[in-house]
Amino acid sequence: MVYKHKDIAEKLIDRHIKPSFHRIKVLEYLMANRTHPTAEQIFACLKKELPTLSKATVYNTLKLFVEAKLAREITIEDKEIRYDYTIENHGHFKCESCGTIFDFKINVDDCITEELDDFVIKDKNVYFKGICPRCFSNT
Amino acid sequence: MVYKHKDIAEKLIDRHIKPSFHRIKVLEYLMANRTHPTAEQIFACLKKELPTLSKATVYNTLKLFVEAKLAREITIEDKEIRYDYTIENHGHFKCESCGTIFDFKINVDDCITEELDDFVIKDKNVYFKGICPRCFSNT
DNA sequence: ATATAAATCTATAATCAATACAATATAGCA
DNA sequence: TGCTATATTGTATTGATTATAGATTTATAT
Ligand SMILES: [Mn+2]
Ligand SMILES: [Mn+2]
Ligand SMILES: [Zn+2]
Ligand SMILES: [Zn+2]
Repeated sequence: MVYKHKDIAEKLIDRHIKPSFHRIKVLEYLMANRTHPTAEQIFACLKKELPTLSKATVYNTLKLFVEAKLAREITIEDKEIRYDYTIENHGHFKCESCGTIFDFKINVDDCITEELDDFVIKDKNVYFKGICPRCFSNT
Repeated sequence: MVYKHKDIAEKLIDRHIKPSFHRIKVLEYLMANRTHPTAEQIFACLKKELPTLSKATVYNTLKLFVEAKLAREITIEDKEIRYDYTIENHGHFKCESCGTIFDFKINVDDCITEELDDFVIKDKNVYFKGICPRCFSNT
Protein backbone atom coordinates (compact mmCIF):
# COMPACT_ATOMS: atom_id res chain seq x y z
CA MET A 1 0.00 0.00 0.00
CA VAL A 2 1.27 3.45 -0.93
CA TYR A 3 0.14 6.48 1.04
CA LYS A 4 0.08 10.06 -0.20
CA HIS A 5 2.06 12.50 1.88
CA LYS A 6 -0.91 14.83 1.85
CA ASP A 7 -3.12 12.19 3.49
CA ILE A 8 -0.47 11.39 6.08
CA ALA A 9 -0.09 15.08 6.87
CA GLU A 10 -3.82 15.27 7.47
CA LYS A 11 -3.63 12.44 9.98
CA LEU A 12 -0.99 14.40 11.88
CA ILE A 13 -2.96 17.64 11.74
CA ASP A 14 -6.01 15.78 13.08
CA ARG A 15 -3.94 14.95 16.18
CA HIS A 16 -2.59 18.50 16.44
CA ILE A 17 0.92 17.50 15.38
CA LYS A 18 2.67 19.75 12.90
CA PRO A 19 3.28 17.69 9.77
CA SER A 20 7.01 18.19 9.32
CA PHE A 21 8.73 16.23 6.60
CA HIS A 22 10.45 13.86 9.00
CA ARG A 23 7.28 13.17 10.94
CA ILE A 24 5.48 12.34 7.73
CA LYS A 25 8.26 9.97 6.75
CA VAL A 26 8.21 8.17 10.11
CA LEU A 27 4.44 7.80 10.03
CA GLU A 28 4.59 6.64 6.42
CA TYR A 29 7.10 4.01 7.49
CA LEU A 30 4.88 2.78 10.29
CA MET A 31 1.86 2.60 8.00
CA ALA A 32 3.74 0.74 5.30
CA ASN A 33 5.67 -1.62 7.61
CA ARG A 34 3.30 -3.40 9.93
CA THR A 35 6.14 -5.50 11.29
CA HIS A 36 6.32 -3.89 14.74
CA PRO A 37 9.72 -2.27 14.08
CA THR A 38 12.06 -0.85 16.70
CA ALA A 39 13.15 2.80 16.67
CA GLU A 40 16.55 1.54 15.56
CA GLN A 41 15.07 -0.27 12.55
CA ILE A 42 13.01 2.73 11.53
CA PHE A 43 16.07 4.94 11.81
CA ALA A 44 18.32 2.59 9.84
CA CYS A 45 15.84 2.32 7.00
CA LEU A 46 14.91 5.99 6.73
CA LYS A 47 18.56 7.06 7.07
CA LYS A 48 19.26 5.71 3.58
CA GLU A 49 16.73 8.06 2.09
CA LEU A 50 17.29 10.95 4.51
CA PRO A 51 21.03 11.09 5.27
CA THR A 52 20.72 13.99 7.71
CA LEU A 53 18.11 12.19 9.84
CA SER A 54 19.01 12.02 13.51
CA LYS A 55 18.20 9.15 15.83
CA ALA A 56 16.90 11.64 18.37
CA THR A 57 14.28 12.78 15.88
CA VAL A 58 13.04 9.25 15.42
CA TYR A 59 12.74 8.78 19.18
CA ASN A 60 11.07 12.17 19.65
CA THR A 61 8.65 11.52 16.83
CA LEU A 62 7.68 8.08 18.02
CA LYS A 63 7.04 9.41 21.52
CA LEU A 64 4.81 12.11 20.04
CA PHE A 65 2.88 9.54 18.05
CA VAL A 66 2.33 7.32 21.07
CA GLU A 67 1.06 10.24 23.15
CA ALA A 68 -1.27 11.23 20.33
CA LYS A 69 -2.46 7.62 20.02
CA LEU A 70 -1.27 7.44 16.44
CA ALA A 71 0.85 4.44 17.38
CA ARG A 72 1.25 2.08 20.29
CA GLU A 73 4.27 0.75 22.11
CA ILE A 74 4.87 -2.99 22.29
CA THR A 75 7.02 -3.92 25.28
CA ILE A 76 6.80 -7.67 24.83
CA GLU A 77 10.58 -7.79 25.26
CA ASP A 78 12.36 -5.77 27.92
CA LYS A 79 15.26 -5.10 25.56
CA GLU A 80 13.54 -2.80 23.12
CA ILE A 81 10.33 -0.97 22.43
CA ARG A 82 8.53 -1.86 19.24
CA TYR A 83 5.98 0.34 17.52
CA ASP A 84 2.66 -0.55 15.97
CA TYR A 85 0.62 1.73 13.77
CA THR A 86 -2.44 -0.43 14.35
CA ILE A 87 -4.17 0.88 17.44
CA GLU A 88 -7.24 -1.34 17.44
CA ASN A 89 -7.18 -3.95 20.16
CA HIS A 90 -5.29 -7.08 19.24
CA GLY A 91 -2.78 -9.40 20.83
CA HIS A 92 0.87 -10.00 19.99
CA PHE A 93 2.68 -13.30 19.74
CA LYS A 94 6.47 -13.27 19.60
CA CYS A 95 8.21 -16.30 18.18
CA GLU A 96 11.21 -17.04 20.37
CA SER A 97 12.94 -18.70 17.44
CA CYS A 98 12.68 -16.24 14.53
CA GLY A 99 11.71 -13.13 16.49
CA THR A 100 8.67 -12.35 14.37
CA ILE A 101 5.79 -10.66 16.16
CA PHE A 102 2.40 -11.84 14.96
CA ASP A 103 -0.93 -10.11 15.50
CA PHE A 104 -3.93 -12.06 16.66
CA LYS A 105 -7.53 -11.18 17.42
CA ILE A 106 -8.50 -11.04 21.05
CA ASN A 107 -11.12 -9.27 23.05
CA VAL A 108 -9.93 -9.19 26.63
CA ASP A 109 -13.01 -7.30 27.76
CA ASP A 110 -14.91 -10.56 27.37
CA CYS A 111 -12.83 -12.27 30.02
CA ILE A 112 -12.16 -9.77 32.78
CA THR A 113 -14.20 -9.89 35.94
CA GLU A 114 -15.73 -6.98 37.82
CA GLU A 115 -12.46 -6.82 39.78
CA LEU A 116 -11.31 -3.84 37.73
CA ASP A 117 -14.60 -1.96 37.75
CA ASP A 118 -13.16 0.92 39.75
CA PHE A 119 -9.95 1.16 37.73
CA VAL A 120 -9.53 3.61 34.86
CA ILE A 121 -8.09 1.46 32.09
CA LYS A 122 -6.16 3.43 29.50
CA ASP A 123 -4.13 0.76 27.82
CA LYS A 124 -4.49 -2.98 27.30
CA ASN A 125 -1.85 -5.33 25.99
CA VAL A 126 -1.82 -9.08 25.53
CA TYR A 127 1.59 -10.64 24.90
CA PHE A 128 2.18 -14.30 24.14
CA LYS A 129 5.49 -15.98 23.48
CA GLY A 130 6.38 -19.33 22.00
CA ILE A 131 7.16 -20.91 18.63
CA CYS A 132 5.45 -20.02 15.38
CA PRO A 133 4.19 -22.78 13.04
CA ARG A 134 6.92 -22.17 10.46
CA CYS A 135 9.72 -22.50 13.03
CA PHE A 136 7.99 -25.45 14.66
CA SER A 137 7.83 -27.40 11.40
CA ASN A 138 11.51 -26.72 10.73
CA THR A 139 12.71 -28.66 13.76
CA MET B 1 3.65 -15.30 56.01
CA VAL B 2 6.95 -16.68 57.19
CA TYR B 3 8.64 -19.47 55.28
CA LYS B 4 11.15 -21.96 56.63
CA HIS B 5 14.49 -22.05 54.87
CA LYS B 6 14.23 -25.81 54.70
CA ASP B 7 10.97 -25.62 52.78
CA ILE B 8 12.37 -23.03 50.40
CA ALA B 9 15.45 -25.17 49.81
CA GLU B 10 13.17 -28.02 48.86
CA LYS B 11 11.43 -25.90 46.25
CA LEU B 12 14.83 -25.16 44.72
CA ILE B 13 15.92 -28.79 44.78
CA ASP B 14 12.65 -29.74 43.08
CA ARG B 15 13.69 -27.52 40.17
CA HIS B 16 17.25 -28.86 40.17
CA ILE B 17 18.72 -25.65 41.54
CA LYS B 18 21.30 -25.98 44.28
CA PRO B 19 19.89 -24.28 47.37
CA SER B 20 22.67 -21.88 48.19
CA PHE B 21 22.11 -19.41 51.00
CA HIS B 22 21.72 -16.43 48.67
CA ARG B 23 19.30 -18.24 46.40
CA ILE B 24 17.18 -19.15 49.38
CA LYS B 25 17.16 -15.54 50.52
CA VAL B 26 16.12 -14.24 47.11
CA LEU B 27 13.34 -16.79 46.80
CA GLU B 28 12.23 -16.07 50.34
CA TYR B 29 12.04 -12.39 49.41
CA LEU B 30 9.92 -13.11 46.35
CA MET B 31 7.60 -15.34 48.34
CA ALA B 32 7.17 -12.79 51.12
CA ASN B 33 6.93 -9.68 48.90
CA ARG B 34 4.27 -10.17 46.27
CA THR B 35 4.71 -6.58 45.10
CA HIS B 36 6.36 -7.37 41.78
CA PRO B 37 9.75 -5.96 42.83
CA THR B 38 12.62 -5.06 40.52
CA ALA B 39 16.05 -6.68 40.82
CA GLU B 40 17.25 -3.38 42.22
CA GLN B 41 14.64 -3.39 44.97
CA ILE B 42 15.38 -6.97 45.92
CA PHE B 43 19.08 -6.17 46.06
CA ALA B 44 18.63 -3.00 48.12
CA CYS B 45 16.50 -4.78 50.69
CA LEU B 46 18.60 -7.93 51.04
CA LYS B 47 21.83 -5.95 51.11
CA LYS B 48 20.96 -4.65 54.59
CA GLU B 49 20.86 -8.15 55.92
CA LEU B 50 23.62 -9.57 53.71
CA PRO B 51 26.30 -6.89 53.35
CA THR B 52 28.45 -9.00 51.03
CA LEU B 53 25.62 -9.60 48.58
CA SER B 54 26.45 -8.64 45.02
CA LYS B 55 24.01 -7.22 42.50
CA ALA B 56 25.23 -9.73 39.94
CA THR B 57 24.13 -12.56 42.20
CA VAL B 58 20.62 -11.14 42.37
CA TYR B 59 20.45 -10.87 38.58
CA ASN B 60 21.90 -14.35 38.08
CA THR B 61 19.57 -15.86 40.63
CA LEU B 62 16.47 -14.23 39.18
CA LYS B 63 17.38 -15.43 35.71
CA LEU B 64 17.78 -18.95 37.09
CA PHE B 65 14.38 -18.76 38.75
CA VAL B 66 12.67 -17.56 35.59
CA GLU B 67 14.22 -20.35 33.51
CA ALA B 68 13.13 -22.87 36.13
CA LYS B 69 9.63 -21.35 36.17
CA LEU B 70 9.93 -20.51 39.85
CA ALA B 71 9.19 -16.89 38.99
CA ARG B 72 7.98 -14.90 36.02
CA GLU B 73 9.16 -11.69 34.45
CA ILE B 74 6.78 -8.75 34.15
CA THR B 75 7.81 -6.42 31.32
CA ILE B 76 4.84 -4.09 31.57
CA GLU B 77 7.30 -1.19 31.52
CA ASP B 78 10.25 -1.13 29.16
CA LYS B 79 12.40 0.50 31.81
CA GLU B 80 12.74 -2.40 34.17
CA ILE B 81 11.92 -6.04 34.66
CA ARG B 82 9.75 -6.92 37.61
CA TYR B 83 9.55 -10.35 39.17
CA ASP B 84 6.53 -12.27 40.35
CA TYR B 85 6.65 -15.42 42.43
CA THR B 86 3.07 -16.21 41.47
CA ILE B 87 3.20 -18.22 38.28
CA GLU B 88 -0.48 -19.03 37.89
CA ASN B 89 -2.14 -17.12 35.08
CA HIS B 90 -3.30 -13.68 36.05
CA GLY B 91 -3.21 -10.18 34.60
CA HIS B 92 -1.29 -7.13 35.76
CA PHE B 93 -2.56 -3.58 36.04
CA LYS B 94 -0.01 -0.81 36.52
CA CYS B 95 -1.22 2.48 37.97
CA GLU B 96 0.45 5.28 36.02
CA SER B 97 0.11 7.55 39.03
CA CYS B 98 1.47 5.58 42.01
CA GLY B 99 3.28 2.87 40.11
CA THR B 100 1.65 0.01 41.97
CA ILE B 101 1.15 -3.17 40.00
CA PHE B 102 -2.11 -4.95 40.83
CA ASP B 103 -3.00 -8.55 40.06
CA PHE B 104 -6.33 -9.41 38.53
CA LYS B 105 -8.00 -12.61 37.49
CA ILE B 106 -8.22 -13.29 33.80
CA ASN B 107 -8.44 -16.35 31.65
CA VAL B 108 -7.25 -15.38 28.22
CA ASP B 109 -7.80 -18.85 26.88
CA ASP B 110 -11.50 -18.07 26.96
CA CYS B 111 -11.15 -15.26 24.47
CA ILE B 112 -8.62 -16.35 21.86
CA THR B 113 -9.79 -17.67 18.52
CA GLU B 114 -8.48 -20.67 16.63
CA GLU B 115 -6.00 -18.28 14.96
CA LEU B 116 -3.21 -19.52 17.24
CA ASP B 117 -4.03 -23.21 16.99
CA ASP B 118 -0.75 -24.00 15.24
CA PHE B 119 1.39 -21.86 17.55
CA VAL B 120 3.21 -23.33 20.54
CA ILE B 121 2.33 -20.94 23.35
CA LYS B 122 4.86 -20.94 26.18
CA ASP B 123 4.06 -17.71 27.94
CA LYS B 124 1.00 -15.49 28.28
CA ASN B 125 0.91 -12.01 29.72
CA VAL B 126 -1.90 -9.50 30.05
CA TYR B 127 -0.85 -5.96 30.91
CA PHE B 128 -3.24 -3.10 31.59
CA LYS B 129 -2.32 0.46 32.45
CA GLY B 130 -4.34 3.33 33.87
CA ILE B 131 -5.30 4.83 37.20
CA CYS B 132 -6.07 2.85 40.33
CA PRO B 133 -9.15 3.67 42.45
CA ARG B 134 -7.14 5.19 45.28
CA CYS B 135 -5.27 7.57 42.95
CA PHE B 136 -8.45 8.34 41.06
CA SER B 137 -10.30 9.41 44.19
CA ASN B 138 -7.40 11.65 45.22
CA THR B 139 -7.74 13.97 42.22
C1' DA C 1 42.00 -34.29 57.48
C1' DT C 2 43.94 -32.57 53.28
C1' DA C 3 44.00 -32.07 48.46
C1' DT C 4 41.51 -31.41 44.31
C1' DA C 5 37.73 -30.14 41.52
C1' DA C 6 33.33 -27.86 40.87
C1' DA C 7 30.05 -24.54 41.83
C1' DT C 8 28.92 -20.14 43.50
C1' DC C 9 29.71 -15.45 44.36
C1' DT C 10 31.89 -10.78 44.07
C1' DA C 11 33.58 -6.75 41.91
C1' DT C 12 34.13 -4.29 38.05
C1' DA C 13 33.90 -3.29 33.25
C1' DA C 14 31.18 -3.30 29.14
C1' DT C 15 26.89 -2.91 26.64
C1' DC C 16 23.26 -0.58 24.55
C1' DA C 17 18.61 1.36 24.11
C1' DA C 18 16.78 5.44 25.56
C1' DT C 19 17.03 10.23 27.19
C1' DA C 20 18.79 14.92 28.06
C1' DC C 21 20.65 18.88 26.43
C1' DA C 22 22.58 22.63 24.01
C1' DA C 23 23.39 24.32 19.45
C1' DT C 24 21.56 24.94 14.83
C1' DA C 25 18.10 25.00 11.26
C1' DT C 26 13.53 25.70 9.64
C1' DA C 27 8.68 27.41 9.18
C1' DG C 28 5.12 30.71 9.78
C1' DC C 29 4.06 35.26 10.24
C1' DA C 30 4.29 40.58 11.02
C1' DT D 1 13.07 40.92 5.57
C1' DG D 2 13.48 39.98 10.49
C1' DC D 3 11.21 37.70 14.69
C1' DT D 4 9.69 33.89 17.31
C1' DA D 5 8.43 29.36 18.06
C1' DT D 6 9.14 24.91 16.80
C1' DA D 7 11.87 21.09 14.87
C1' DT D 8 16.10 18.80 14.21
C1' DT D 9 20.79 17.56 14.98
C1' DG D 10 24.84 15.69 17.28
C1' DT D 11 26.68 14.41 21.28
C1' DA D 12 26.92 13.35 26.12
C1' DT D 13 24.77 10.87 29.68
C1' DT D 14 21.93 7.63 31.97
C1' DG D 15 20.77 3.37 33.95
C1' DA D 16 19.34 -1.34 33.82
C1' DT D 17 21.32 -5.45 32.45
C1' DT D 18 25.13 -8.58 31.01
C1' DA D 19 29.85 -10.32 30.65
C1' DT D 20 34.02 -11.60 32.64
C1' DA D 21 37.60 -12.91 35.52
C1' DG D 22 39.23 -13.75 39.87
C1' DA D 23 38.04 -15.08 44.79
C1' DT D 24 35.59 -17.90 47.84
C1' DT D 25 32.88 -21.48 49.25
C1' DT D 26 31.24 -26.22 48.86
C1' DA D 27 31.56 -30.97 47.47
C1' DT D 28 34.18 -35.09 46.48
C1' DA D 29 38.03 -38.13 46.69
C1' DT D 30 42.14 -39.90 48.71
MN1 LIG E 1 0.25 -5.38 16.09
MN1 LIG F 1 1.34 -10.81 39.78
ZN1 LIG G 1 9.27 -18.30 14.19
ZN1 LIG H 1 -2.39 4.48 41.95
